[in-house]
Amino acid sequence: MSNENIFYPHVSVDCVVFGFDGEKLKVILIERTINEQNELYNDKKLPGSLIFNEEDLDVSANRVLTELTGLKNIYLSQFRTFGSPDRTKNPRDVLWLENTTKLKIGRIITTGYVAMVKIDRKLQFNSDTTTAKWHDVAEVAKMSLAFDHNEIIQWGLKHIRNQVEIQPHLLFELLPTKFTISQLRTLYDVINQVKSDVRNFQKKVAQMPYVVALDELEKGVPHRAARLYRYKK
Amino acid sequence: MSNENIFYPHVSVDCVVFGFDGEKLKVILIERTINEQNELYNDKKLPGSLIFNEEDLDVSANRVLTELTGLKNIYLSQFRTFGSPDRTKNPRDVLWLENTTKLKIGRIITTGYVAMVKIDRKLQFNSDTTTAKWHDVAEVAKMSLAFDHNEIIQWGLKHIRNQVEIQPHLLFELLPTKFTISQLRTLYDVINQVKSDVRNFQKKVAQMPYVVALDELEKGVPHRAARLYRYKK
DNA sequence: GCAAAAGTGTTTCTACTACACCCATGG
DNA sequence: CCATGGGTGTAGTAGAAACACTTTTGC
Repeated sequence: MSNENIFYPHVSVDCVVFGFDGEKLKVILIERTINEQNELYNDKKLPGSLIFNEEDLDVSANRVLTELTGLKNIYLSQFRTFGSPDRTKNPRDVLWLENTTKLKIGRIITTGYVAMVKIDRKLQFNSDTTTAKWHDVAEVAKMSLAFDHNEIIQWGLKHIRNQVEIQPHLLFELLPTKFTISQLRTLYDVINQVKSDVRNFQKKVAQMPYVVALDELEKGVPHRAARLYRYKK
Repeated sequence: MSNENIFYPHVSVDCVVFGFDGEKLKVILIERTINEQNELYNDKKLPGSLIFNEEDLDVSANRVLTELTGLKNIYLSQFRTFGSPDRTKNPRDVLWLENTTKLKIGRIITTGYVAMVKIDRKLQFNSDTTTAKWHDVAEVAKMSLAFDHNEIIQWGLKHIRNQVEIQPHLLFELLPTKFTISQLRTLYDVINQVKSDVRNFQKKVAQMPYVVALDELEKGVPHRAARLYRYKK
């Protein structure tokens, strides 16, 4: 093995955090401002950062997510590592990296993590320069994000679609504690890219022992109020 | 962001190559010899190595697999990255790394790839010190491999189980060009950890347009010869 | 002729699909 | 009173599971 070919890349984690607003799938992005020849340029990126020495990847993902969004105790699941040498070749990204890290960055290999959280959780920031916000996943797909973050989000989506198929319980991570069957159905349809039949879906839910009906109805809707349910164990 | 915490780990790839001998699931391992205080110690590891500068992860996995096993043009699929700081803490592994790489190794983050190949492909080596051999996956689980390679294999197994469920066509990567339905069923059962009913399985295969019967029977078996089939597109 | 694996049909049960109308509420 | 979404049952179909005996071949 010839040593001159061995490289020491940087390693980072990126978190793709999904939410659901009752209608559409959302993802958390961080605002990024780049000073390019005294022109300020704004765009968005995933919450992510370089890992620390002696820090496990999973631990790093949790730390970074908390630092950049304020979210704590989130279950993050690793889905893929992105290692193309081209992913840090865009001059704008290189500039931003050098400004924020004060390091000479050659190459970054990043590991993607997904999380599914209730959208009503407050996003907080530990620095004034960081702003984390929810964005429509569909809108984001049309935007140009930092690095290869568009691609990372698509892989993340693919991952949660697979995960939800194996563990339907994960859907409830995205719903409020009390939810209607319509909300559950809309979420199910958005994730699986289908259009479920209302009656068949009711039957399906009725057979889920872990979805229990409450003696409580929606309030303030301009139509018949729907019954509320919650997820139990 | 404080720079003193930023680390430059090494990055490697490890390939979990599965095969099937008609009865059991197999995996390729490389013999490793460690000179510990003039005592030679032998154990086994996955084919894997550090990536090169400006080399994409996928490309690296292919290069490493060819270098260590002689296998070319294999479809490798990334499944997970292993980044625990403890994975390179075993003194025996550290010793081996320093002897073979001539580098001072602190930490290695490795990305796992799986492949499924026909077991009759010849394994060749580009150096006398490297020996790649097929091993029973079940036997390997009881052995103590280098680094966290036992764990990597388990994740790889999990990955191919998921993959095969989504794309049953992948099963044929593991079978010889001509195979019997028994072989296909045994493979199916090994991968999915089930025991299929013989008649139901025949029906299932009959409904697979991509499995075509040949006018040819097995030879040299001490019982009624089975019809041969092949996978078509 | 016997050991060993190949091959073959029917019935049952379950899960998914399609489909239309009345109900409750707010404005 | 009307617009909006909530809630309900039945019939048909397709796929999975259970189950036992006869056939072919080598030795």
